[in-house]
Amino acid sequence: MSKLDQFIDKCKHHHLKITPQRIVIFKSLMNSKEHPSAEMIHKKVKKEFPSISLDTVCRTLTIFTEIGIVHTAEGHGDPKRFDPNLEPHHHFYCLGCGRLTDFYSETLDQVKIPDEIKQRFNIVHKRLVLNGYCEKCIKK
Amino acid sequence: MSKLDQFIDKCKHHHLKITPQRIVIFKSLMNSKEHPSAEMIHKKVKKEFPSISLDTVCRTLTIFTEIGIVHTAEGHGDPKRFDPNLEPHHHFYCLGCGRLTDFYSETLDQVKIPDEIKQRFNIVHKRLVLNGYCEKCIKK
DNA sequence: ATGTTTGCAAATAGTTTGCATCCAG
DNA sequence: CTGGATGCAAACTATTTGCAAACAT
Repeated sequence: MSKLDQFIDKCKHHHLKITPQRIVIFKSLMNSKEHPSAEMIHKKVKKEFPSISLDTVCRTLTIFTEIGIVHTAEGHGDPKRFDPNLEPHHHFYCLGCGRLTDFYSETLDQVKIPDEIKQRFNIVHKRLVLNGYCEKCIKK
Repeated sequence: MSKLDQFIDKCKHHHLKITPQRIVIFKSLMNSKEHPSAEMIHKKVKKEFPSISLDTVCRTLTIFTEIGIVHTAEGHGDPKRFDPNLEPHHHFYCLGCGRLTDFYSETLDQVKIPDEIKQRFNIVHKRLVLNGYCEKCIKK
């Protein structure tokens, strides 16, 4: 079963209509090796589907995230947040309400970063980031 | 030496003037147990310093981030980014240019999440996130 | 047929920039 | 005094929402 067929099944399962816009956005995502923004996707799909609007791309990406076709990377679109806690710690980010919760774990603080990465980049800060839903948002 | 004195030293070291606005923002950050946005800080400091503008808060927070007084949390203010790569992987985020780089490590994939966190939250996704500077941005 | 989806336009949100004034050093 | 910092206004970027028309089922 092709990826596209799997995608169509998933849409049907969630009672989503299979529109040409959704298909073209899906294909673009599957060909992407990057971490595209809505606007980057829009530019790419416009070549194949010139009449598509940026809004449709935004909406479709939100839906795709909800049904697990893509994930969001760091940068959730909400305002920039600052962290005055300079102690080593880790974050849980609630996908429902956006709340960030700190947690601590010496084991996690000590996880090794692959040498290849240490060599290529100047690392200022490391942190385990969990995405999910907090108690309040599970209930809804 | 108090935190405030350390802060003043740090400012001097970076040739930054000690203005009442900067002091009041610094104090507000030190009292914060959260991950405030610029606007949240602005609301808080306005009580103590009513004439302060949101721009000053934004600018000051940017400066504070540069000199290491605060970190940025996930959510860097740039556009929302999507990740079509659903394989377990980790991210390096360049603080200079915003580029996200994937990397893989089975050891990291298997890091244990503290039970306390697993119980409190419904975790969809976990990822190690590194912040730092890529080759290109180091040169600048 | 009918209810979802689309595209447009307008609204909203958050941040940045230019510039004149002000103030810390 | 003097250059950096501030506050205001405007510009800018990214996203969301309301609505009529279009389309998938």
